[in-house]
Amino acid sequence: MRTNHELQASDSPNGSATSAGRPRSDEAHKAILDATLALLADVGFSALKVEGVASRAGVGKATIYRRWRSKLPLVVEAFSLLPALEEVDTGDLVTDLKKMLRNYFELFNSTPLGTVLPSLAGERRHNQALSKLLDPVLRERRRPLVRVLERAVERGELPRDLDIDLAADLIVGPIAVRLFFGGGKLGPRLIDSIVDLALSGLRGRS
Amino acid sequence: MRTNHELQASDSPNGSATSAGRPRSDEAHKAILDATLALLADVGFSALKVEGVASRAGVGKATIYRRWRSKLPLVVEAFSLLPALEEVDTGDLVTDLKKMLRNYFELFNSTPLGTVLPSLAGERRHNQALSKLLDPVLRERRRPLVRVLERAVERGELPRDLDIDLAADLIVGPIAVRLFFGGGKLGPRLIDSIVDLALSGLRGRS
Amino acid sequence: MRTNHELQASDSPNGSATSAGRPRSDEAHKAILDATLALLADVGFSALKVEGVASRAGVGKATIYRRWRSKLPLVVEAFSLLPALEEVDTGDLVTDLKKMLRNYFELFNSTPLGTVLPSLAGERRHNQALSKLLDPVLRERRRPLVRVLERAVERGELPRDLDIDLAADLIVGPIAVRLFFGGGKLGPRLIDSIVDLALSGLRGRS
Amino acid sequence: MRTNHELQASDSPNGSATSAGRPRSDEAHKAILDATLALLADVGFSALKVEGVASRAGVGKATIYRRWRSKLPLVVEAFSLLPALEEVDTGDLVTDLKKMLRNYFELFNSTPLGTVLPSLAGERRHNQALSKLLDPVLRERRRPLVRVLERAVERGELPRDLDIDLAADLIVGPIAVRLFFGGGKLGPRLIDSIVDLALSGLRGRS
DNA sequence: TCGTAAGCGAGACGGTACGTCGAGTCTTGCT
DNA sequence: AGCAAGACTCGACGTACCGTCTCGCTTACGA
Repeated sequence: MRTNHELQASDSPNGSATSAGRPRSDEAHKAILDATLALLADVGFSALKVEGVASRAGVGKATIYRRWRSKLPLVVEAFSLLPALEEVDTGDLVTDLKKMLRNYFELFNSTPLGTVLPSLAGERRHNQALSKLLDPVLRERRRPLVRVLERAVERGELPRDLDIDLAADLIVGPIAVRLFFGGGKLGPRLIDSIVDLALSGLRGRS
Repeated sequence: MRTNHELQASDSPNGSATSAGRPRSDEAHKAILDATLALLADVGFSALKVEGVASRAGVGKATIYRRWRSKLPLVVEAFSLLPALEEVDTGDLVTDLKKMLRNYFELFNSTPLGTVLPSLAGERRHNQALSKLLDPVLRERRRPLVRVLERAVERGELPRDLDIDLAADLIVGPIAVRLFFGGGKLGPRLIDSIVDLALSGLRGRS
Repeated sequence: MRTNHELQASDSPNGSATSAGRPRSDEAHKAILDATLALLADVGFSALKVEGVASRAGVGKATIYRRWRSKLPLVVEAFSLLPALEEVDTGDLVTDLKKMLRNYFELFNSTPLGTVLPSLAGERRHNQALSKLLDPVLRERRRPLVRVLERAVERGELPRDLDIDLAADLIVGPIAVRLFFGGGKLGPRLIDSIVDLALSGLRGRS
Repeated sequence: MRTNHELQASDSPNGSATSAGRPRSDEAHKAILDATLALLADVGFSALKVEGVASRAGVGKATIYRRWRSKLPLVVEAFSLLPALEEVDTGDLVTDLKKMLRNYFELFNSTPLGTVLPSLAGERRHNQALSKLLDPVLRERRRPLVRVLERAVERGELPRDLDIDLAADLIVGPIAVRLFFGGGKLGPRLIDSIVDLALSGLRGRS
């Protein structure tokens, strides 16, 4: 289900008329996105060549540029197809967070997510256009985490005056740091520690 | 004081002899690094052109390539010259952290740090060579934070069994997240909140 | 009519199929050759820059290198388009030769021939590849002169045992010498003298 | 014996004062010229690199540029050191010419002459500076041939009204043609034919 | 059932930057 | 001062992609 219409640079016949001529091939569309993800994972954003995508997808370059104005929105759309945090609601904050983050962690191993995300994020600052496309996608992907925290506030598990965005950052922060800067390896056990530490604070709890 | 010898791609005769021939110009060296930082700040990593650096530094391209094998190690060395966390030691953890992070935050506004760091970090995954050059630099830049935390453990302000690396990630995490993903803006007040939240945890303290 | 297929470095699909993709532009092809000739005349072979040809032809460098492996075959092909000796057949050897050479002499003034020819010839010795391309072209350009001499032999105007190649060299020699080494200027009157002298010999005739 | 002062770009103290400082090394001078000739023979004029000359001569580049303003006068001077036509005077024109040209022909096999001469000649047209340096050298090298012809005129072997320059061109022409354009190989026998043909004319004599 | 309009793979197009190389100049420390 | 060495600026080299533009097809629709 594609909803992100800004991603398409296309002058596609989204009006009423069903348009004349040969319709665009969904097959090609999918092949392009798959190739993009595969190459992003292999070589990263800046070494990704549109010609490489085309040849890997068995597609002409024009077929790519007909759908995406440049390699940027193409990459963003490919990225947006990667799975995001999946909401978990057991009624217990600690359980929810640990389950969600463990699931998410699995995605880093099973999808190009771990390599694509830093590539795009690193480019965001220098590329207003990318930022405009990417930011809503990123915001959306965080939503499940924000909702879990909001529910915890409602249940009284967390203080009413908590800055939810900041709270989310605190939880996600250590993962991001290790993703971007290397440092110690991630793992299910570490993820539990992160959640515990974020909830109780460095000073530890009574 | 440059210590990071791996950054130089040069085959320079760093043995004992002063080497024959005209020595490399320190002036040019500095001009190149300055130009690199200036351009990084202006246009970012991927839009940085070596030719741009050369012309801005008033230097021939060969002079750049004689010292750095490509734009990557050049940028890494330029980056490593940017100021890092500056250690503060007042005897009180909260004060130390807040001062350090506030100082650090200033650097994001007064240097290209905020733009260079994500660029490099985003590339790290796809570029083993970059990773090799960059990782020690990154590790070194974290060191002041680690030391502050270690002192706090010794003073008893933090639990003895604390995972210091993880603790550092928790503190730095929210800053990294906003740096890479956008989200809410940073500011001195927010930095205080980060420190308080990290120390006491999301649940708040007694 | 281009027949000299070796001149094209291209891997063009000259088989049977019309080949896929956009066909190469004849317009660009011509513009490149024209620019090459113009620049050869202006600045000569060794000062001719491929970038200069490209910009003068309003063409990207790649478009040149797609067709010719280097500036050398480019220049050879451009050269091969210049007019050559034009055969004249009046039935009288002296008349034929004088007309042909006078016509040829005009070409030195009206085309880049006089500058291009020495440039290429001077390079021939050091450049096997050039030699391979150039020699057949040069041979072909001499042919009209050889044929005129052959006809004269058949008519009995010249001895049957004459070494035709050497005879051609004798006639063309003085022109070449002045072309390459400077010396006295050429002119229609001088050309007549050359023909007379070559036919009758230095000792003069009875 | 160097006499060609224009060839030296040097500001050498050719006045009265014996100049202060270390005198220029004649050894280096000779090594440079030798290296130049060797490289000219190997790779030709346009592929000759000053750095190549320097390293082959075991000399710094500055030592070359201190003596010759650029690679051009260097090459010209090296060329001017090559042996030229050597005058022969037996009292018989045919004998003189055949001996001289046969000697000269030997030089093509035993020196870089055959490769250097076309290179320089081919450049002459596009390089006024080269032309200025080279032309007197070329003129001088022809002198023996001119003198032989003049003597033959005086002896009555050749007509009084003969255009001596043109006569020289006629004799030298076929050699030049084969040197520059390839064609049939040269050899002692062919040289005799050239002389005979030039003296008696293509039509043959009574 | 057929024309027509758009999509298709392929690849050439004008550009721009790459990383290399050589020209001719300059700067070391040594002779 | 000259010397060997080698770094300096400059500018062209030949390559690789960018995003656009034809080619000669193929494919669906609507007349």
